[in-house]
Amino acid sequence: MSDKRANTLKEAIEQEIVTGRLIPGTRLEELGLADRFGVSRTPVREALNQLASIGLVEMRPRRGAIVATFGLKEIMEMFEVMAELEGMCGKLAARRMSDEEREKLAACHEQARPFSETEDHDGYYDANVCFHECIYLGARNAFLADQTRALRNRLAPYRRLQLRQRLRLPQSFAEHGKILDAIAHGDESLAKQLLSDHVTVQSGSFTDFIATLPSHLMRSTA
Amino acid sequence: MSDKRANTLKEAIEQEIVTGRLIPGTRLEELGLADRFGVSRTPVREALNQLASIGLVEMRPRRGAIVATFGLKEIMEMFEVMAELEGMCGKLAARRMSDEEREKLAACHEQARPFSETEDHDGYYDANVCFHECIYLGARNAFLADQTRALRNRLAPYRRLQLRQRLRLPQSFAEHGKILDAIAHGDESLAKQLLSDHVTVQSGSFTDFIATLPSHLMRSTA
DNA sequence: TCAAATAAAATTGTATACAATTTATTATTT
DNA sequence: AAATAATAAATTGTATACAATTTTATTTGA
Repeated sequence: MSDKRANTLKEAIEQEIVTGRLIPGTRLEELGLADRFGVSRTPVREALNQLASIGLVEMRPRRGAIVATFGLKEIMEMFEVMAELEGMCGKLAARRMSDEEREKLAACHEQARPFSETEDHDGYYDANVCFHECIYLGARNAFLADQTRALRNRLAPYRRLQLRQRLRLPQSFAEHGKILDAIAHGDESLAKQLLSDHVTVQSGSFTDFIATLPSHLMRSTA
Repeated sequence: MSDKRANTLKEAIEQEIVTGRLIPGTRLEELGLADRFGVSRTPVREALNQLASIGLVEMRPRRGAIVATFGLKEIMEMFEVMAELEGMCGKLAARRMSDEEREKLAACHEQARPFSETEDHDGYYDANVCFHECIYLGARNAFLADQTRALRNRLAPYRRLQLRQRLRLPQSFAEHGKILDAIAHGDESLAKQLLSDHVTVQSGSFTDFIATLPSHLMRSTA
């Protein structure tokens, strides 16, 4: 029996948020979750606290927890930081990756091709994660990887929408190709720029992306 | 009475860690803290959990919490990320700061001068915080500011040592002057570079800094 | 005397109980 | 009938109780 049901809970709830089964704004009632997972309120509260610290849920004093919602300004700020972090990963990866790691990255890229061509979103999602994880690994900075991943997860509920857009997959795949080249040639600044753009503008203008965000996922009050 | 004793506790303990009254590795016993603050274990556990998520304390399953300790590799990784974040703050500040904000920054800088000259470390510490907060504000990205501050606090137990070193104060002050100039002239890339160096190498080589770290503040097992 | 084994104490993880506060419902008034 | 006030229900925050595990102390053996 894995110790700490709180941790199990945390990961379960986190997964539901990241995958979109729990959308921003959803109320997270302690007793309800306790019942659903067959535990008492104590570990539930602990899990919610942890998720709050990561920024995935929002704890309102005496008013319960909800899946974190962000205002438009906040979302743009977070994307701005994520662009910098992903760019940094690219820069470091271009500088530090071993030959074997570069091959692994190229292999990941190739694995994504069929999913891109058939518009298999779920398949591409996994391959995409693999590609970026390769870069994190190659950057040789576990702390940076953790921070970047955390921010990715935090933005996941909003990023998922983009990936669903038509033509996004081939475009993403093409961008991956250029990133792969830059890293292969050890071009730090290009890798940084390409990765930064890749996660920010995400094929097309950032304004377009903003325009696609459904308002019910955001909060009106700043 | 401010609701949520857990939050009060969290901030109290956080302050003790950041200011160095609790050094890395110190055991944080739940019942002891509960007694000391006159509450039950429940809010203490909640506070510890929050601090763990920020990365200031480390929760070992069934073995209690300690003030977070990092290995050398981890510390270097964190500094590498902090340099990037502070650099980003500088870049954005150079681009976005208003004239009034630039004047405020210059004023902060001047306020630090006497503390620098008299080697008043405590006084300079506050002025230093003020200077950097000005930059965070000018970067117009509250999320970035939060992330950078959080990382600063996380590294505080290790950074404090540097500031204590002789000649560090005048050097830091001089660096602030150059940063101020770069921002005043709107030179984004220079501001970024200077701020990045300012927090990383911290006057002198990074290797020198590493060499000054007392081993008892770090953990041997990676 | 030192090491290993055993027993005792202390500490964490979880569940439950209760008080305080918020939310929902019902009753009342205009 | 709509808005407000009063009441009831539900939910959170904290304290306490208990079981499980770890740490410390003691005892036993070589």
